Amino acid sequence: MLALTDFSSRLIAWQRIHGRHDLPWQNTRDAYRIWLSEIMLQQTQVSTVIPYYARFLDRFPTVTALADAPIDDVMALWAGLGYYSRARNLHRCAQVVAHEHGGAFPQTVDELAELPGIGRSTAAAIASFAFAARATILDGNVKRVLARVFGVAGFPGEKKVESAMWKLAESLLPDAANKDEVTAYTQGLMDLGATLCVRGRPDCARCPFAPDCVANIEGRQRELPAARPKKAVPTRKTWMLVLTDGDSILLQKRPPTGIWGGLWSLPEAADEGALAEVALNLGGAEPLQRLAPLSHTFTHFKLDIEPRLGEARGPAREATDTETVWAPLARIDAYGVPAPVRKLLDALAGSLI
DNA sequence: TAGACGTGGGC
DNA sequence: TGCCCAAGTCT
Repeated sequence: MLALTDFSSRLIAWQRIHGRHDLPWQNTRDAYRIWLSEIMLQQTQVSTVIPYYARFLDRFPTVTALADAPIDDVMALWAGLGYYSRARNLHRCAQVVAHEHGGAFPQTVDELAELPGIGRSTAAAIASFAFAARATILDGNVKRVLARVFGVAGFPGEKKVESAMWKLAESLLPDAANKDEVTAYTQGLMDLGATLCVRGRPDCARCPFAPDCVANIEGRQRELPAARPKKAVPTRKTWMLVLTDGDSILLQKRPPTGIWGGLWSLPEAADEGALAEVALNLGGAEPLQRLAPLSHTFTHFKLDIEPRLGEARGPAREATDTETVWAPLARIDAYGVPAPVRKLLDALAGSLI
């Protein structure tokens, strides 16, 4: 077994030379910037986050600016990044910080973890980066590193395995570390997992833990960490209505919870006939025109979409209880629209011009 | 507590 | 192509 007292010092030394030091959210102690990056980086890769992060900071330079913004603006800026409860919680968190904490983030892990959208690992990341707190993260990178270096068996998503990893991660924290050491340690955990100890083909030759790593010594890099148990992915099918009025299309606000919660999307129905009825009620003329079907795969199900194109010919027959808006196709980016719907509308805009 | 919750990249 | 998963949290 690797000498535990050596883990943190070796990691810190490695991070200082070989780690990442120029990501957009590094080289600052600004809790707002660190928090924003950590929320965006939840289950999302660095390269995907970078442009979103830049746009958010540009539009919302401070937590107060974000708190004061309409939720629809936040959703529009978040659109395409996925996991939209993060955007709703981001906005709520900004309001709590602005109005209940005087605009300053609390500095302890426990207080941070009480805020919306901040769990145990994100709280530790913010506390260590912004306030040099001695707290461990446990994200996908750390789980992979720990599973390999220490030979931790079992799927890390399982409660029992995850609990063991939290304990292990806690035990590895450097003690009496100064601010820069805390930052280098936490960043080092992420950097090692993201740049060397990657899932596919880990670069063990450059790893500071190679001589002690269980996976490396036993040639079990592919087996650790244990894979998620396979599960069948169910398929759902939906019919979507692209109702046009000149250069505008009709969007409806989705309910705040569930898939694409709080985004603007197309009216939907469970079959062809039901969609025709939806179109009629919204003032659409018959018949509807078939568009190319598309398929979108989520983490837990596959969605087959049958889009239908219709033209508005009259006023809506009845008021819907769903918030509705006519959005100019050229201004669609002002609305938070799900990625596959956005692709559909972009293609349509191209063909209509 | 296991399932819901997005999207795009890597292989 | 299709499978796996990424700086997780919430319920």
